[in-house]
Amino acid sequence: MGEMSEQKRPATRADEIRQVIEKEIFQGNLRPGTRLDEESLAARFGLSRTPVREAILQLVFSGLVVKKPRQGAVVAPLDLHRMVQMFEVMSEVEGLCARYAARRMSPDEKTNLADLHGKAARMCEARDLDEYYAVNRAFHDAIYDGSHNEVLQEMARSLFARLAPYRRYQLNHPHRVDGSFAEHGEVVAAIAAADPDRAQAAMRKHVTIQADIFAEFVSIMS
Amino acid sequence: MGEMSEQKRPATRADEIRQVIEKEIFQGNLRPGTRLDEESLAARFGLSRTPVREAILQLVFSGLVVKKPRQGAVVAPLDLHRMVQMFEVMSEVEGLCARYAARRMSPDEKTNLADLHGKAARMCEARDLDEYYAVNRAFHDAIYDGSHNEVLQEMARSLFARLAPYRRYQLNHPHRVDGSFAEHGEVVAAIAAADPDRAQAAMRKHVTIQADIFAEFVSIMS
DNA sequence: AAGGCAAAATTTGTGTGCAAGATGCCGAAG
DNA sequence: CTTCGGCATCTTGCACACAAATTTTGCCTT
Repeated sequence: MGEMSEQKRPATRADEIRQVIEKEIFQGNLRPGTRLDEESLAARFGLSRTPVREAILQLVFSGLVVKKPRQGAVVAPLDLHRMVQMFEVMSEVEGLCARYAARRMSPDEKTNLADLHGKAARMCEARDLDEYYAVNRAFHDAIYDGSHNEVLQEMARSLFARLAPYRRYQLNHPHRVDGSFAEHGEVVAAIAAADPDRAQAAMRKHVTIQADIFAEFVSIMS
Repeated sequence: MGEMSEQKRPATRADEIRQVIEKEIFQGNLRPGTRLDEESLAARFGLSRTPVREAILQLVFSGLVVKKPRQGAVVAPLDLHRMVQMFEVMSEVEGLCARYAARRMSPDEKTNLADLHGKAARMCEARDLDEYYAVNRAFHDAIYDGSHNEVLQEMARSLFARLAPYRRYQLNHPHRVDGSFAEHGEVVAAIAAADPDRAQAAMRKHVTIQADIFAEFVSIMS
């Protein structure tokens, strides 16, 4: 239930490679714009180009990588215009998850969510950004699960993944964790009270704030 | 603008094959559950297994095909539970498209939408189901475009594509076209009036009705 | 006759080679 | 000095071949 890693079965080599590259993109080891050369990746993993190629294709369809027909693949570069749109959709999708969660979460799920929020409180107080980031992901995951709609969950997780490489930046804002934690509290309260409208509004606001901070960040960068 | 075909660049053979298989799934030539044998497909297209394989991988990630690790690929079988969830999400996503469209559509786009609705009126009156279906798709596409959010558009189109094989069934309901047309009218009016709330509600209702009819259909089938 | 085990056959996953397309460089012409 | 065109090189796209795995079939045992 509180599962946040989805490495279910590296049944095939291509899936293995995909998961590794995915992880490296999330962690920032592979920056947006980095070229993904099939041959060097094949050499690195001790495999042939074929599974590497399939892994890259999967990443292309997940949106993390872009690939021009005969020109190779690169980690999806930061496109400000598109980022704004993704955050806009993300706020709606997460809002919907929270709305459904407020209606459908079981008592156990609600307790679990409250526990996660409690753990986040300790991380927030200890100013442990890395751990807070991890708990934050678990928190959002719990709400995705709480929607009890797998299709919506997949959408949310896909968006979360595609935004992950950039979301990290905002944590540099020193007081952001406090704000984030407080907003989470609103959502938890609304879900506990089984109030869909309030849950949706609170979550939308939470993500919108993140989007604003991100926009501010990129405006400084450019 | 009113473009509904997205065969932009058959740059690579794999993309060609994917588009063909996609089309066949939509048209019902390839029923859910049908096995997709790499070798026979390769023979049919006069190519090797490699591009066929890549095409299938793409279809897997688009959700139209499922594939168990060493067990081959089949056209995604009808999963009632999942279908219900997809319709639920579809109603929200289309509702959001309509909401944004009401706020963001240009005068030209609004006229185009009205024209499409007018064309649908003639098809509806003539009881030309096939043509109505085509115009219906163009209508929804126009609203997706009107949202002016490419990420949201992609989501909507992906869902529309995955539901297409089943959506066709509901048109058998003789009087459904009249209802569908009337609901479209509500949406057009709300968008013309630039009323986001009303547009969203009308579109949500429209899709929800489709979902109900679909649910009714499958309950009869089983 | 029925059930289980084993071996063969079919099918997918991976490795390798070759050809086509694209990028970059270098030279020549304006 | 700049710009355009042709060539070289590199990378991807596709074909083909081999290996691994799963399913099916047939035989043997109970």
